[in-house]
Amino acid sequence: MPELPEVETVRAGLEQALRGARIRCVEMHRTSLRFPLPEDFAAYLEGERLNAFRRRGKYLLIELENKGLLLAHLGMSGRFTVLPPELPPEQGGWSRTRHDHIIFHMQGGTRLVYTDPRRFGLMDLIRDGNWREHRLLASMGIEPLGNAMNGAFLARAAQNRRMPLKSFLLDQRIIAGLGNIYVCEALYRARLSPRRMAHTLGQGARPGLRAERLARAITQVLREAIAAGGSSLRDYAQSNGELGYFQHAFTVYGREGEPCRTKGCKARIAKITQSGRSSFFCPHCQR
DNA sequence: AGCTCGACCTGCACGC
DNA sequence: TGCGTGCAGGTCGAGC
Repeated sequence: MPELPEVETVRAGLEQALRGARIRCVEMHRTSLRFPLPEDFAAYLEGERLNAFRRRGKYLLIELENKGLLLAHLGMSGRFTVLPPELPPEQGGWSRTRHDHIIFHMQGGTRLVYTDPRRFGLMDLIRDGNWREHRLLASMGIEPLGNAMNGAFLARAAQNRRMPLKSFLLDQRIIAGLGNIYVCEALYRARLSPRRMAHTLGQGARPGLRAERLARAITQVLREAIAAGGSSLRDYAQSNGELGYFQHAFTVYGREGEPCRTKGCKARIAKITQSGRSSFFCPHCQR
């Protein structure tokens, strides 16, 4: 269920559990996720050390010692689980079920399991380590928690876009990492309607004001979600099969018909469909 | 060039 | 209980 904060939580958890670990072998139960895996995927990785765990948007980049990078995206339903060295199932050990597609066996017996019921996730090898030119990464937009993120950037990026703000913010070529939930939450905080046309962001009596509000809202929402996700890292590291995903107390997402939480507002949260996805917002507070 | 929409998958909650 | 329907946190790429 990963948007940027969840992927960042996974990244930090993997780093804590597996940095420096060496792959002994890779057990494949699928040759294809969203895309076919490289034919030599398992063989290529065997013997490699995992040097570092990075993130770009919603992608995980796992740095190998000598052979470039392992790229992974969790899609809608992907997750990684770290398991301690094997115990027999009758002693509480783990046993594979049908959506556990890839098992990385580390030296020392720790295992990393990739599970993904819907198989919208992907993995690939970036053999030369030059991830910026990878076809899936080359046209990605800015990191929303990076230095480039501010009102001026948003206003400039939006100025010729004749599309709703919702679609604008979901476009990974502009900002990399936002998904349906955090876009809804950020727009609520910025008091901007998901239906507002993107190019109007910089209009009004004080140009830049709306864009500034939106930039701040995005940054805040993501930071808070990561901070809260971080607190579940212990569960993650215990690897009890639960990722300990951040269960955010969402302010608008999934709250159709419930009261708006803005003080003094009597309106109820509305749900509309925009480019095939649900948007939740307060029709009174968000303009 | 920019935008919308279908397609890719499985599981689950719901109504009949 | 069983079945059909719609929906789900993503995104690529065809087609307008």
